[in-house]
Amino acid sequence: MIERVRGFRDSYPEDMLPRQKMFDVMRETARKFYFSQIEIPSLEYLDLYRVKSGEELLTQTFSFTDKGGRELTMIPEATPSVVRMLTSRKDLKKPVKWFCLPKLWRYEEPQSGRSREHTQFNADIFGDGSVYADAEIIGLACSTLDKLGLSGKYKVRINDRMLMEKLLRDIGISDISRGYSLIDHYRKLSAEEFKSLLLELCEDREKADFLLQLLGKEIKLDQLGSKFPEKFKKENGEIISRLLNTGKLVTTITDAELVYDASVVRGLGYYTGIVFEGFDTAGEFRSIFGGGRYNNLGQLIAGTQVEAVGFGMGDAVLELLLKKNNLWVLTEKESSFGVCTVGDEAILTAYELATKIRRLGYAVNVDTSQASLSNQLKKAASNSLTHTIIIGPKELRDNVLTIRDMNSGKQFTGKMEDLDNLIKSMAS
RNA sequence: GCCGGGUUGGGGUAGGGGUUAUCCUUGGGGACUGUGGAUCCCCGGACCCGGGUUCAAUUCCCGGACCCGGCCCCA
Repeated sequence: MIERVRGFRDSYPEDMLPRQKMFDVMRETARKFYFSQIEIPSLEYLDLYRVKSGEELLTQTFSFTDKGGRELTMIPEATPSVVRMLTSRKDLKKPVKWFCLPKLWRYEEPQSGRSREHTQFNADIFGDGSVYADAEIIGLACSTLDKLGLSGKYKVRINDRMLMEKLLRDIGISDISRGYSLIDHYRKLSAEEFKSLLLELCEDREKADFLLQLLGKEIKLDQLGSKFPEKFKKENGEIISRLLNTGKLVTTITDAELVYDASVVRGLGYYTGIVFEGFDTAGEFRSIFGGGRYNNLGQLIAGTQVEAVGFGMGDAVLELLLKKNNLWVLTEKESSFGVCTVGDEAILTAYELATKIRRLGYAVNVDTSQASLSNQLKKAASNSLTHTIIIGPKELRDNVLTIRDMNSGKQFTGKMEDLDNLIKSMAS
């Protein structure tokens, strides 16, 4: 017996049904925001990720050298591929609104909400540097969760990289990326540890107190202005008011709670403006989605400057959250037909009937087992078919068919010619 | 890569250095070859892998694989 590869999942029908439903909601919602779907390759040159990441990342990918000596990697994230696709087409009318649902791979130890293969809902707006694009991206992420039934079960924390950079410089931190890295660990370190690490890094210890007070607090956006010292506020009024505007715009799209949180900086990425993360309200899981503005990744990858904002939403955490809220069993009852046959002669007619009903848009299963009718009905019931059709010598003789509603047990016999009407009235 | 806890039929479990490895469920069949998911009966199906200790290992020891969770990292 050969086992499944570590960290990978098998998905059986009972999981696929709700999973596909979830992806359907993502696709539908994206289209309602007038995003177009694209598909990205599953393999890219490793160099695509070298551009913006250190060697650290390379140890966390499924990478290999192909027969021609090329260093390839199974994509660990969507954004570089999407940017590559965008920048290699010069004829696209901006803004470009794209989404995709790629599988992604990471070579890491599997743990809760994270396996080595997962699917991510990824959406981006290119060529629009405005606050409207920021808001629309957050709005799309939230609308998707709302549509899945998660309204009120999650919230969004936002921050702005430029604001944080100013804040860090203001307290005398010159190594900004180290500053981000430390802030990113805020929730993992104890208050004392964090404080001493921060003080190591910064020069102005008095002002550092201010940052410490700001961190880890969820601040309602309309109170954001009052949290900053007057001088700082004046110098960075534009960034602050942009954040406020984003929040205001997002409320026209979703009721989701949106708060400012200085500890959200999104790792060591390529973000240049707003950054955001969606969390379950109970704080039980990893982030549901995350994203932000990244206006210089185009420059890094293709030498073309392009304004960009986007998010990624993994299926793993979302699945945990949906399951916790009993939203994972999304077995929608569409009408489905099982054709039971009695006698060999009935099978040909059964196939003809099945084809006709399929053309009407329903799923049909033909039972050719020639088991006893009672067993066929039993099987149909346990396969959750909503209706059965019985075809046997009697029906063939009289040119009729018998349709049975498996929920109510009601049964009708009608002429073969009236099939369409019979089906329609039964399925309704 | 590191740390902790696990692993007995498809799923959930009981047990245990030696005999036919327990029970529930799922699956297959029958009672019932033209009318249902009930009931009863029958059948199939497991000790993760390798090494060690031992007369004997599924059981004890060591290693590995995989699973769950955590760290690192977070795209």
